Amino acid sequence: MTNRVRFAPSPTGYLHIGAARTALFNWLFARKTGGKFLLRIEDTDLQRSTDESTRSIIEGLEWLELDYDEDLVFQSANAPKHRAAAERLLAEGKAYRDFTPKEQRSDTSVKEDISERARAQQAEGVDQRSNPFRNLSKEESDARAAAGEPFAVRLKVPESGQTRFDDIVYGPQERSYSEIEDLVLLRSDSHPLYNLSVVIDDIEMGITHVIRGQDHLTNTHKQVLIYEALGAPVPRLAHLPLILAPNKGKLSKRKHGEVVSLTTYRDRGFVPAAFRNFLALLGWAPPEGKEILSKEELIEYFSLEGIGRANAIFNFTENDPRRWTDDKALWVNSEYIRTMPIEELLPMVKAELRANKLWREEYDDDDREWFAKTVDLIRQRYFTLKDFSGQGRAYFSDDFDFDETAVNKNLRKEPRLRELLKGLADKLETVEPFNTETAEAALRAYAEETGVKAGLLINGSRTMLTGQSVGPSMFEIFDVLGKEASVERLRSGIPWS
RNA sequence: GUCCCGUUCGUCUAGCGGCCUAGGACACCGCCCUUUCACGGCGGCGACACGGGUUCGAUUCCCGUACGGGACGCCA
Repeated sequence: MTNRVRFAPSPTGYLHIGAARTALFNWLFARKTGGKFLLRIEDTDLQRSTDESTRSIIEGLEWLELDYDEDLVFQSANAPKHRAAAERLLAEGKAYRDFTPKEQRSDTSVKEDISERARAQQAEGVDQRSNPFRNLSKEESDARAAAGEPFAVRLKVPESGQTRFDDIVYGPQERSYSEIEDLVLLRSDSHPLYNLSVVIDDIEMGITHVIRGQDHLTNTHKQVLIYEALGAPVPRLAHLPLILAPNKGKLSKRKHGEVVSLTTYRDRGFVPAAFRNFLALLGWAPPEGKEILSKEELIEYFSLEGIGRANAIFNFTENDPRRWTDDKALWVNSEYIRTMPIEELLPMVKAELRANKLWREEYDDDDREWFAKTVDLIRQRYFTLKDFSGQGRAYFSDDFDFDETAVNKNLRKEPRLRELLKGLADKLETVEPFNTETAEAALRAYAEETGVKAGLLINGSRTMLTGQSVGPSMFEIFDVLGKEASVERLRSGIPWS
C-alpha cells in the first residue's frame, strides 16, 4: 500500500514556520517512501478563513518547493459528507442529540473560560459524560427534533474503557474514556466540527499517516473514538514537537511579529533551499551529523523515527537587526549563497537587483560573464540575497553611499591620500591591459615611488571605489569595476567633502 | 483543577547500559592565513534539572520532585 499523507492548514493567516515544518516533514515522508503528499485547506471556520490566506499557503509551499500530489481539497466542500456521517452515528445510537441551548463565548477569553469550567467541574466531581440528553429515549429525541427544537449532535463516548494508539514519535498513548467528554460532532446549526471533519476527510482521502503538531496529541484520542464508531481503521500517527519562542512560550504573530511568517524569509533574502534545510534541522537530526543537505539528501536520510520529542526553541533576538532570526538559519543561508552553483544563484540575484532598480539587461546578454564573475566575487561574505543590493550596490551602480566609519578610517586619517589617490588614478589610467595582476603591479609600483605603504593605498582605494572598509581583494575590485570606473571613483571628491 | 508530553553546552542536537574524559553544528573568544572583511585551518569556553532506586556499571531503565510545554469549545 502506498503511503498517503496530508498537510492540512486552516487558512486563517499567513503560513507559520511551524506549519511550514509540518508540511516539510509530511512531504519528506511521502517522497522518501514513494507515497503521496496531499494538501487540504481546512476552511470550515468561515468566519476566519480567507482566500488570501489560502493563496499565501500555496505560495509558501511553492517557495519551499514542496509540490503536492492530486487536487487541492477544500474541507468546506465536504460538509455534506461530514453531516451524513454524523447522521449515521445518530441513527446507529453512537451519537445523540443534545438540546442544551448553545452557550455564548467571547472569542478572546475562551481558553481561560474553558480551563475555568474544567476546574470547576473537576472540583464538583462532574463526570464528563453526564449530559442529561445522553440517554433520552429515541422517541422523545425524534419528537423534539421534529418539533423544530435546535440540537447539537454529540458522540456517545463509551461508559468504561480507554482509547489507545501508538504514536510513531511519542510511543504508546492511552486515555481513559472517563476523561473524554461527549464531543460535539455537529453544531446546532448543523455545521460539522473539526474533529469529525478531519476524520471523515482523512478516511475519504485514504490517509495512511497523520503527521502533525504535538498540540493535537491529546485530542487524537477523540478522533480515535470517531474512527472506532465509524468502524474505520485508524491511520498511523506521528506528532511533532513544537517550535517555541526564545522565552519558551508559544511562537505567535501577535507577540513575535513577522519572524514567524514564512513569507518574511522570502522577502528578506532567504534562498528557499536554505530555509528548507534549516527547517528540517528543527526537531530532526540527520545521521552522520551532516547539516547542509540538498533536497535529495534530505529525502534520503529522513525518517519519522529520527524525530525528537522535546520542543525546539527558535532562537532570535527582538530588536536586534543582525539577529532578527535564528543565527543558524542565517548561517545556513550564507552557506548556500556562498557555495551553491552560481547558475542557480544568478536568477535570485537578478530578482533582487531588479527589485532595487539595479538590474541592467546587459547582465543577461553581453555582460553575462562579467555579472557571474562579480556575483561570485562578492557572494563570499553575504548572508542574504538582500546584501547584493545593499552592501553590493557599488558593484552595480555608480550611485552608492560612503560609510562614515570607513571614510574616517581609510581616507580622512591620512589627508595626503586625497592627492595620492588622484596620482594613483593617473597611473592606473595608463595601464593596458587592465586586470587584477596589472592593477596590483601598478599600485605597488606607485606605492614604492611615493614612499607610502601599499596597504594605505589599498584601503583608501577600497573605500573610494565601494564606499566601504570591507570587501573582496582590492585588485579583484579594480578588475571587476574596470579601468574607467576605477579611475573615475578614485578622483571623486564626494567622500572628502 | 485534571490529563498528556518533555527536560544533554546560550541555541539546534548526537547518544537508544560499559565505546562518554558526553560527540557535532551555530553563536562567542583566541591563534594562523590575509596590508581589509569574510571564507578556511587550529584551539578555547560550554551541558546529562534534582533526589531515590535497579545494576558489577547509569546520560541511557524505573519511581518521585522541580521546572517547562500541550490539551480540556456548538474554534481549528
